[in-house]
Amino acid sequence: MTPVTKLVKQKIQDAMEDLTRSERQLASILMQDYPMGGLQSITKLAAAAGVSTPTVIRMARKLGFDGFPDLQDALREEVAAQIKKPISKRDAWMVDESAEHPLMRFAQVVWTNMRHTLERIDTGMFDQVAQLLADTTRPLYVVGGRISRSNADYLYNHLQIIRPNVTMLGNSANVWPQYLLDMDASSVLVIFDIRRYEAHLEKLAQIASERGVTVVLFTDQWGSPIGRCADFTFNGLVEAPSSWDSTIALQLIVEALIAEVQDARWEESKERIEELEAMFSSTRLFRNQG
Amino acid sequence: MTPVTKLVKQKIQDAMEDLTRSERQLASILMQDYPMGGLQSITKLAAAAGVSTPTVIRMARKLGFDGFPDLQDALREEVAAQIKKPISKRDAWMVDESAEHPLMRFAQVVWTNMRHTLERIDTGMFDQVAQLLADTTRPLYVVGGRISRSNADYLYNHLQIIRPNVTMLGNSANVWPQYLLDMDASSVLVIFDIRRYEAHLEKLAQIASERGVTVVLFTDQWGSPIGRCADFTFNGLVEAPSSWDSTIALQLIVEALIAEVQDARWEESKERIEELEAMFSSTRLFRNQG
DNA sequence: AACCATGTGTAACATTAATTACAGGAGCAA
DNA sequence: TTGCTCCTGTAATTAATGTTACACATGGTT
Repeated sequence: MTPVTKLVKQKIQDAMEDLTRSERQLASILMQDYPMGGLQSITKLAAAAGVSTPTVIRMARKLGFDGFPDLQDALREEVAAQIKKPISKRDAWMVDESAEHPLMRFAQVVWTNMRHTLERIDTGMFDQVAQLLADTTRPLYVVGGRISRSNADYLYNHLQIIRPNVTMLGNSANVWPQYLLDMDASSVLVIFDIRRYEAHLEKLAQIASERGVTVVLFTDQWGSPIGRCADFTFNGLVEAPSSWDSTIALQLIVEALIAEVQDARWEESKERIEELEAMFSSTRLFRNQG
Repeated sequence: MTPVTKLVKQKIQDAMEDLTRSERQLASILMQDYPMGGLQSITKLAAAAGVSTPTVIRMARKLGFDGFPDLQDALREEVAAQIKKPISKRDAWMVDESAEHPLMRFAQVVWTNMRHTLERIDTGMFDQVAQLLADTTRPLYVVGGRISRSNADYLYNHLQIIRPNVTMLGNSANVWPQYLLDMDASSVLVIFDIRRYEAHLEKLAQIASERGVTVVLFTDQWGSPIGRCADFTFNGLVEAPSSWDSTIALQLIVEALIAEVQDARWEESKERIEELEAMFSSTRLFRNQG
């Protein structure tokens, strides 16, 4: 989307000769902290430049704008483009196809979700949770909602191999109380709950929390109500060009966590995994690289 | 010049739990084209988010601002700071942290995996498979390996809601023969098999293929041996800075496929989903926007 | 020195934005 | 169902912004 019109900056420079003294003063301020200076109210801008508000308008008109708000719109667009530029550049590799194929459109959005999710994540908390999950003195329980249970399963699947004492809560809520009996202050409960949030899960989390269980929550950008009683919460952006949510951003965190936990317990888990491998008589078609 | 106050983005994120339905809708728009979306007039912003202007103000207050203009000032400062940064720094959103934090390193690799996976994918085949999965005259069977069964489960989980006639094969290979009896030339078998490839799965695929079943395979960049008897194969890059593989690239394809299938059968699946929703008495935190 | 032209700010005005008050409505509990 | 609470939008109100009209000032010209 190349700008049809010239940049405001350029317009100012081009028109500079035709500008009057106070207009130039204004222009100077405008250029000085470009472009944000121009996005204040006309009053503040005028005050900052030490000129009157009509001067601002007169200049805007000279530059070819309809009025001050019109100039501001142009500036806003510029800034938006400026800010988006690095991203769109990075995404350039798919731009050609993106218009054509839904898969690429989808990928585009997922990528944005990942970025924003990571920008927002608290790496300190990430480390804390990794440590928590690596602590084998703490029994681990994993549970997910109707849809998110697959993500829960993924985490369970790996952790259960890496360390002992990991339990996946059954799918039906009516068996959960049995698990709750076993949970205490040393336990950790990992919950996956994305919209639409499930009442059962919230209840589970509440009771567990009351029992002193450490609750780790994976949820979407809006946040499951469980967040209120969770000790750690990961928010992943899930909106996708689909009537379904995309859990990839969350999956990313999960995988990274698994990697961290594995690293932390490398010595202990190594033999555990080797034993397990031995049990499976899977054909070894590929070398273990790295 | 580190911001004394938290970023608006962050504030929104933190307060998300306390936000109401329409406030979240607004927040979503705000995040979506952040931060320029918030620099318009309150009227336009409200209109863009599909909420009323008072909602905007209420949220601004909840975030700790004095009013809407106060929020705007904060945004403006953020943008100004952002713009003043040298482009190179701004551009590399994760470079600063990537050296430090494993999560960012991990994300970096995953991103590369996604890119290469998409570059390599045959969009025509993608469409064909989407069509295949949307065809309800074809019974669908889904199965995965020890680890990849979570991915299989994810696909199953969604498809089973979207359309009838979807079956997830049990975890233990010894019950698979029973399913095989039901499969014929009209059936579709979706298999997830990433290293280390499992002999059971290969056997299953072979027999199914001989029975005329259409086999769709999700595997890694090296390719499961099942590829030889599969009709369609998706290869996703799975290497990660971890002793575990990352299935995110595959997950991306799966999610995109789900979106496509859902789209293709929107009319039919709509009421199916509505029925299902009705059964779950989950709290309605989000409106059904047309 | 008086005049004109141009530039500039003041002040009144119109318009739009921001805020408040209030009432209808959805969801939840008893 | 009834009553309650909490959202949420409509509409009225207030504040501000943007605009225009006009008068004063300045500087150059006759």
